[in-house]
Amino acid sequence: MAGRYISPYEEKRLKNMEENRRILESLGLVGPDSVKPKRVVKKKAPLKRKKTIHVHMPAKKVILTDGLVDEQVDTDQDGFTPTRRSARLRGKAAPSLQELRTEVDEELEAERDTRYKPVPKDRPNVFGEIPGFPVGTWFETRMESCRAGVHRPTVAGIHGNDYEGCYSLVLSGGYEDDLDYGECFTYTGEGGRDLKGTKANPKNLRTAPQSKDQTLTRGNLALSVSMETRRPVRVMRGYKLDSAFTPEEGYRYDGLYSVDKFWFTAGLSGFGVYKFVLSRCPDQAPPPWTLPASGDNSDSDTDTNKADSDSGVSMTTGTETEAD
DNA sequence: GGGCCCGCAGGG
DNA sequence: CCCTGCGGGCCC
Repeated sequence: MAGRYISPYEEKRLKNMEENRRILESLGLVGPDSVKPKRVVKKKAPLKRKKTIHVHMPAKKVILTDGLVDEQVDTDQDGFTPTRRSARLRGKAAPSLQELRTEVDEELEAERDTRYKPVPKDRPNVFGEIPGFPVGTWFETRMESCRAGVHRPTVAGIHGNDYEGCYSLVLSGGYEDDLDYGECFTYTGEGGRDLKGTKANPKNLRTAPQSKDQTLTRGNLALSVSMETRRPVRVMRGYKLDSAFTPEEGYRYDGLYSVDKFWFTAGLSGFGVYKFVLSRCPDQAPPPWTLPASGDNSDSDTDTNKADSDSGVSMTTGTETEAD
């Protein structure tokens, strides 16, 4: 096999991953022979999360409107013409868009009301699991997990402070040399970015390329405090993460982890970053994922392991598996 | 699909 | 008030 070209970036990425791997091994979190689980969920573009509800609803929702046959078939904005394809309903017109929209809105609202309480003005920050949102709970957006209190910041990946530590964090990709073994992972700190632009070209960004070293402040400091206190950190994984444990869509609460170690090193940008190792706390509900059967050396693309979001634990608000 | 830039929650 | 951030919607 001819050695194919490896870009300097890729070379550094592999080197950093090797460093991360060595540290996980030194902590006894992975063995020298353990294989990094490969991503099974295919990478796909995030769904357009429109406010308006698409006519092409999951089967469960459509059944609710059975009998409501409307001759005036609407066409939604994308030009999709609703037709009913199941044997039972073949040939019948779909209910009107307005009817579907109303029913679905009401159902979603009713479901939300049982799960989400009104958010008080000054709710306290808490460690550990949030009642009503067990391991495996799925959120469509960061805003929903904020309302639930599972991970409160709407953009930032780390929630914490310098006196209590870190309450929660989100793995969302964006740092391509991090490793995710499910039971443990490495996580890059925050900061080192220029979000305001220059004086000549001012900006108002929420994210930007790294342009300076990270510092041990804010979220990074919070995580270092958590390493001392050993308090549990709530962990969510987001759809943008590139690992074997990535949810297909949205965000999934994956349980409590503890911070085992951190260090300062050169990130992929060339600027300094803080790296953290977290590992799953024992004595909690089992993780919401299933690993591929052992013996598979993670090269086959055969889907031995269907998507993790099919594993029943998730409390979906909209996305049921489609039966037809 | 990529670039731009907004509201938002949280903390100082 | 200020500043920050592993979102996200919109426009091209």
